[in-house]
Amino acid sequence: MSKRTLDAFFKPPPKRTKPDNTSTTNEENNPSPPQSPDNHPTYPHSIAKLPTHLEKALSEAIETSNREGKIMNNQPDLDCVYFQPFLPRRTANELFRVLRAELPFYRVVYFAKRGGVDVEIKTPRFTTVFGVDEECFFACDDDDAGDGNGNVNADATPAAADINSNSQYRTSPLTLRKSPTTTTTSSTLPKYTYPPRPIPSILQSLKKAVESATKETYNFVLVNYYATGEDSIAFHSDDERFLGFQPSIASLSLGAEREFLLKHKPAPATTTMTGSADGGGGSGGAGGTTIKLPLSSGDMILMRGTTQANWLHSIPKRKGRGLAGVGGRINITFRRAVIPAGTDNYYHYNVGSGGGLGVG
DNA sequence: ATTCATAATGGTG
DNA sequence: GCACCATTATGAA
Repeated sequence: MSKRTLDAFFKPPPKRTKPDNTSTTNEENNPSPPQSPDNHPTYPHSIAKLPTHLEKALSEAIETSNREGKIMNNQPDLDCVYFQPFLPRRTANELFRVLRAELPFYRVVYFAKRGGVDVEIKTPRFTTVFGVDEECFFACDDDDAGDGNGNVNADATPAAADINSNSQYRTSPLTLRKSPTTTTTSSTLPKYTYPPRPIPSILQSLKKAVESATKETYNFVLVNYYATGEDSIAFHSDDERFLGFQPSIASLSLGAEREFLLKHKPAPATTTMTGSADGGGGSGGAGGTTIKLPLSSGDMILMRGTTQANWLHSIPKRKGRGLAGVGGRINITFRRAVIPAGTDNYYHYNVGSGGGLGVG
């Protein structure tokens, strides 16, 4: 519970409001004209826009990139699409460097008692998250205002309201609004424990590209940063209630190649071996095949349908050889949260109590 | 009850 | 020995 975020773990190149082209990502002849960065009261610092040459490379890539993807449904309950690649390697690598430098990552740290003593546990990855659940949107979001269909119109003017009577939301051009489509009668915003953060433009363009390729819409962007081979994530499913029924989740890899493991959930530990209705889990369990995907920079995998309900996935630790070890990898997941509980959960476990949030 | 991280174990190549 | 893998246990939320 005493999770906290530690900016101290994060030692990126300096972030600044002013454009700085002395840093890594300048391999083009024409320096991009500086654009004003994104600012928001919920951001700990400003977030630069995508350099125009990258933005261009990205949109070009979208035209010509692998939009088909390989459908993986040859195992029980598995329904994935593997875009290999989704972005060209060079674009993906450059994107990695930009995001690594610009996004406010956190390493969640908490204490657990072991042998009577508090032991500090550092979650083995950095995370950050942006977005709001379906019940709200940020007024200036490019396409979140509608639902991708632009069906916000003058007649369905959403009621403006302060979030939790917090004045910081009034001062921002990106004001949180209640979705017109929400069934709730109340005109007030949901009570969020953690202030939702609008998706910065640097990720908006990416989101659009992913939405177009996967034919889904998303309202959350979760970013994981695996700094070294020591960073990892244990087997789990993204099957939270607030993602709704059979959620589609797209996951884009940038940077170092890491293996992505998929295995069927083990059969429930029943004391009485009364078979389940379909027996479909039979090929799962300990004996089931573990699918191994070497995700490299620019690859994307879409998990949909029955996948989350029945499969686990993980990024295991990797030793890596050589002095450099395993390099850094960024994983961007796009998903859709349906209810405010999802918003609170994501900010709770991926940002925490707001260490360094630039409030006021 | 389930989930997630860590550590220990024993096996494989 | 090393890297990796599967399994088990522990602790906590």
